[in-house]
Amino acid sequence: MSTNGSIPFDISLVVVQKFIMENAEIARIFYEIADLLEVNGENPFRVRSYRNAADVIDGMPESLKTLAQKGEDGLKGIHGIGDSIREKIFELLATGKCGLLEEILKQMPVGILDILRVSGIGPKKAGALYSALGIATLEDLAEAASSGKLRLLDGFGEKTEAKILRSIKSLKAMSGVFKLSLARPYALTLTEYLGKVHGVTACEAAGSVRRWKETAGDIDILAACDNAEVVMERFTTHPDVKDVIAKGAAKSSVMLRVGIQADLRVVDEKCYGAALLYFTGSKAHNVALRDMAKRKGLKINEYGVFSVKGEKWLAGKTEEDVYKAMGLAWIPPELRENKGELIVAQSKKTFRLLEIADLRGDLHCHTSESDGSYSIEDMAFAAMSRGYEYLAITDHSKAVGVAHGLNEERVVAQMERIDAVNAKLKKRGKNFTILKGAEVDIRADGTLDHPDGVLDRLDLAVGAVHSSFNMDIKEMTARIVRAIKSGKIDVLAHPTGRLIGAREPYAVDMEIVMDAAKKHGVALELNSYPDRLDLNDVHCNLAKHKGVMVALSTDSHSVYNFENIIYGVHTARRGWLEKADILNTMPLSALLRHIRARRGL
DNA sequence: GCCGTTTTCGGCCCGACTGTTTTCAGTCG
Repeated sequence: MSTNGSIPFDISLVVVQKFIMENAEIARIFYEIADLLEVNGENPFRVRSYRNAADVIDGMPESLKTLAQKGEDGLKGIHGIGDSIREKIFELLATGKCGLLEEILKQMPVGILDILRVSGIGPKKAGALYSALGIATLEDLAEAASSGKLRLLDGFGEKTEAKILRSIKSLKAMSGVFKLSLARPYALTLTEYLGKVHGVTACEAAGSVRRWKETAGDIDILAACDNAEVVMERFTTHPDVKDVIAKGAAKSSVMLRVGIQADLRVVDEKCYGAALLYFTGSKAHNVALRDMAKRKGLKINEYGVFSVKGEKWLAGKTEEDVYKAMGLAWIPPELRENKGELIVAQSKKTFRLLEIADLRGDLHCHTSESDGSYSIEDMAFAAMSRGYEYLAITDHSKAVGVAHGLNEERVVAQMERIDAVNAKLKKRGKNFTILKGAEVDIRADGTLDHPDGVLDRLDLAVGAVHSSFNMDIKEMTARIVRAIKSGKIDVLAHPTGRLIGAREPYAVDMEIVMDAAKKHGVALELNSYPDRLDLNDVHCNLAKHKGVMVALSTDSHSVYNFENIIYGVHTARRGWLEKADILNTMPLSALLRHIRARRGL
């Protein structure tokens, strides 16, 4: 059964599994195994299998631990996970360890993984560095590069040394991953600039920015032009460019001053669609698409779709053409992750995901009464100018002291002010309603920070965790479930508490939370603040599968924050959410009916 | 190591650029 030095694992141990591992952790271990095997010169297809399994696990809405509870069959039938990797998942769940990884690490230091992050160093070079010079950490590598030892090795020269030193420096300065809200504006600036270059007929951002992934490693730009040289020249001399990494006739890469890499591809107008599809990715989507093409006797690359016999060009001018030639509906970029979109596209005419125009209001915002910057009226007019029908004012409760949280008296006073403003709006003939809400703190014991009497008088109660983030998963899950079971909250805000790149999500079992939310009719928020995006795309998809409504909100603290809804909308689309899955696509009357019914009124 | 409309063996996506070579391996997306 077990090969290549992995410790034989007794599947009967599954019975006593401790369930200590989340999907992300298991995926990370398989990524590490793939990288290390590759450095070790293993069979590339074996390497790919581990990496592919990690991709699959990373994007799964169900947790492996839950599936494993169903016994040995619980993990069967997951595409990309066969007998060997399934066995290792059970082992990880039961023991928290992976014998194979431990075996590999006996022969190879863990620092190799850092070395692989250096630009220009792949598995082959990392392996050569380790076996020839014993280089095992970033520090070793920096030392060897600056002292000129690297150029003694075959395949390494002066330029490589300099490049390695530059890359180590920028790796240390940056985590290497940028929030979408940082990458996207740069992508838009560059595409607008290049779009104006004479002869450019189309130019747009591709890659993870176009797929609206929450973080981007770099910016990919595609342009159609018959004079690539001019476009490349303009690109590499843009004032935001710090370094030119590569410059060719079809492809160039630059490092921007802000520290993010941008790549430009220039193609002929005739194959713009094929190239756009190709460079939008994801990689997993492309691989699956090519595989599908092959089975149909076609070949697909960035230049178009070709018949294998005779290499006849069939399509490529637009993405629609390419998908059509494959017998598929056009797939929205947000779905291109090889998570079933290709199968659905075979039987669909069009995908109907959530659109920003479907939204009727916002259900989470703050005023200057707590930690916001504007008045009730200011926030209401900002929401109105977006075409909304309603806005819930949800200031913090007293437990959130740093945010000047409101006590019972202040909430009651605020409700009276909202009534007065609503009356004024009605008098002026505005078809707009401010909902009386609160973001009530869920205390460490799961009780709520406003008395029931206050919560019952609100139009909308949003519950949220703001403290004691370090509880273990059992305590935190019980805390949140208790708040849901109280029957006093209508929405659970930012359900995992994460801040992208700054704070890990707290330990919480989202499946248990969602089951409770479903039972008690509580919606889970997708907080659109670009640092949060919480629920994330995978959790949105889980909510859809479990039939839990999602409240799409901005958590605006200023009149300008309502713009952030765009990040939430596209995250929801990445989770396959449609209009009917979102609470605030309901018109006001339906929303109020829904909340009353939930409260049993 | 995984998978199957080529189904239990044999294949697994593909092209551009760089730095090192002197025709190409390695890296990257």
